Amino acid sequence: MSDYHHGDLRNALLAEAGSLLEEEGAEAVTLRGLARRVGVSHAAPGYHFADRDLLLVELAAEGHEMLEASMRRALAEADGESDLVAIGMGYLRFALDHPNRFRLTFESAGLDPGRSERFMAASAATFRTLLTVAAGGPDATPDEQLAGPWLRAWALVHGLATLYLDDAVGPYRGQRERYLAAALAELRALDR
Amino acid sequence: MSDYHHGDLRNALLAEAGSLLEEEGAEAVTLRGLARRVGVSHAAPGYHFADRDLLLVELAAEGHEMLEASMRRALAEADGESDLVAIGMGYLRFALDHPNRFRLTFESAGLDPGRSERFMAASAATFRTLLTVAAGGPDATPDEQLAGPWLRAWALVHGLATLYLDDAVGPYRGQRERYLAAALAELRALDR
DNA sequence: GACCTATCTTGTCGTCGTCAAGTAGGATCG
DNA sequence: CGATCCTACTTGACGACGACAAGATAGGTC
Repeated sequence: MSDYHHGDLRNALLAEAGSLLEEEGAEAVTLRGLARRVGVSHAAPGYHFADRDLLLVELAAEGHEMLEASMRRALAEADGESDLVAIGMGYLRFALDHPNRFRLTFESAGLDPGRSERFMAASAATFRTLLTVAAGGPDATPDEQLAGPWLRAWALVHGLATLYLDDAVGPYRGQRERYLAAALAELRALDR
Repeated sequence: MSDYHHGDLRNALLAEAGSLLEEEGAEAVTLRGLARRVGVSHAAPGYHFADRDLLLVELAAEGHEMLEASMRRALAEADGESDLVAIGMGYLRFALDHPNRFRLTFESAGLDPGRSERFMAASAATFRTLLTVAAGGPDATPDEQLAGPWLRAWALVHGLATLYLDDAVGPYRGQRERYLAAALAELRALDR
């Protein structure tokens, strides 16, 4: 078969875009650049992603999936820590391990994420995990959940993540392990 | 005089870029577009800003100045609230009132902010205000400051701001006043 | 009145996203 | 087995952008 029909171009583009995103940031993800890397013509990506934003939203959807997986993994491995502390650290670790992915995942508000079913499902799953663990467990009523500490915990962890990624916290700049230790202490304090 | 020499092009560009940023976001700020708006040739802005990133960093510097002003104003008007609660609400109000400016201000890490003296001074001032108020006051030693609640408070407020701006907090989406009330409650709780 | 330099213009290049029109080739059906 | 069709791709074009180079102009200086 000639390579006129790639066969799996959409996934190939997503994979290439994923590594490009993580290595060089969202700005480096261009449709034409991806086409070159994958070895197709410059307009081929447009066939699978109506526009560039839609590709980015798919990458953001993957980001939510990765984030939720990271929280679940942390929950499973939580040795001695409470569930809230565990998912908090899972969240933070994902952000620090995949800074560009994490940024895109939450910047996606400006990209019409409603156009991607996958994004809507993945972001809802993230929120659900967060809420059930950090707001009274899955058996709590919606009112009980809303009154729980989820907002406080989420905002604290999200703030810790974004401030570090944006190089804003002078005293801890570049000191990842020390920062993670400080974050762990804050989370434990919150949990009491 | 013909308008060959504009006279104050740099400031005119900054002003135009500022309103464009706040109204339409950083992506809408282009050197050529600004040139059109101000009525100069497409390459004129390049004379005052070596590249686009440098212009954005200047806008981010203004952002830090505005943020610090908002915190100081909140401190001055703090009726009954503690200093920490006051600056927290000042911070949050600035973010919610100027979402695009706030975003750019903290996304600037990827833009070599070190190239702008104004940015470095303004971001240092922001941090200093934050630290002195939220970490034992200006008379505390550096060690005492570091041990203070500044990281917790800053991360909480910054997280509350960015989550809201990124449309991430489902239950409060679009409900600014309710969200501000919830944030105030969280801040007061933190302060005890 | 000559020149000097900061400021602006014009022109160009390469890159990008997006659209339109054409083409290849596997699947389907006669 | 061959005509047809639709999906996946190609080629080509357009306008917008950032950036650079070279030229023009004004306003001050000697």
